[in-house]
Amino acid sequence: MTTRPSSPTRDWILHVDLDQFIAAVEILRHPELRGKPVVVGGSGDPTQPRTVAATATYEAREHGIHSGMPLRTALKRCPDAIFLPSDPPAYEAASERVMAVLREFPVRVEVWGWDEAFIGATTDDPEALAAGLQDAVRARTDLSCSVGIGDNKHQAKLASGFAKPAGIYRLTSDNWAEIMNARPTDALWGIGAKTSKKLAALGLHTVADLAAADPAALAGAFGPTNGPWYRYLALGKGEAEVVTTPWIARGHSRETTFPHDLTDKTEITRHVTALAEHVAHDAATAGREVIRVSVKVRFTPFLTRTRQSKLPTPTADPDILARTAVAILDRFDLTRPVRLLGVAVDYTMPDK
DNA sequence: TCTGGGGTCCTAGGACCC
DNA sequence: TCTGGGGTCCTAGGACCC
Repeated sequence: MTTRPSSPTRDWILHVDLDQFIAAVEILRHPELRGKPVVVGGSGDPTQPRTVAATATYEAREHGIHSGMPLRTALKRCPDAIFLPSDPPAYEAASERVMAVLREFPVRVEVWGWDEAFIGATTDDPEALAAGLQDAVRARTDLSCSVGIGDNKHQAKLASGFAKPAGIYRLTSDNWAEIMNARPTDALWGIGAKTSKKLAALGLHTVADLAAADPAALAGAFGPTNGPWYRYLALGKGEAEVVTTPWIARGHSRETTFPHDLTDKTEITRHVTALAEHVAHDAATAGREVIRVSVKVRFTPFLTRTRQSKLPTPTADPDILARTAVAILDRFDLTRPVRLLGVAVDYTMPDK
């Protein structure tokens, strides 16, 4: 029995992160694959070009395979790996079972994608709550999760990363500086490779550097919102409100990377029409109307361009959306081979 | 490692208007 | 007439995240 210093009863944010979620769901469906190198992605055909791994089991990772790697490369690295097609409905179903388990606790649950949730709770023992959540999820779904504990979502999110796999970690304003100050700026949730490099060029290499930086100088370099926000992140601050009402999507999109380039205008137009009709169908199913249509074209080798236009009237009419998308397509210079086409829409938002 | 798909939010610049 | 300044809308692109 370990003893912890007791905490006062107060509000905490927990971040629950399912470990290796997609791979774990696939292993549950195919128990005979446990302990084997498994790669999930695309239609599961590793010879298909321009398809990448959604995830890889630890056994596959030992061969240097990781998510985002082309399946053809993964096959070369591990010819014995088992390749499975991605099955989003199965992951959605598993995710809903997990979220239902979390909601049985006396907490507030904010779903954050398939494999994550933020929990708002009032307790004097957040570690005990975290362990209870882990036990319940494991008992009811056979899935393992890591739990981060923080004063806000940013801290809790980073803490769950430190807790992996299957652990519990507390990162609050009390130990923030001790744990985070020496780390590179891209350890923060919201600062990636590009911004980290730009910060380094300003002499800001660590979280401590960024926390001590001049907000006005950051605003000059990164804009009035982003610049000060980065410093705010470095100080360990972040959103602390858990929203339990379902998220209302801002928009929706469908895109396709073709295994081989398209050059024929008629064929390109046919694909854009189909994508637009698909998006229109999705919008109608969701009971939403569209206010803006965007078309995305990725040319060979990897040059991406977008064009968009606002509709005069919101609609989910497939003919209007398809006609609009095809008209937008005409604004592209289509002399180069095309490897990807996409159609995206912005929805009208309900009045607040 | 020739590089998926689906999202969100921010920024910059041009058009247009007063 | 060689030339303002602010506000708003729209578009294109970028960065980040899962």
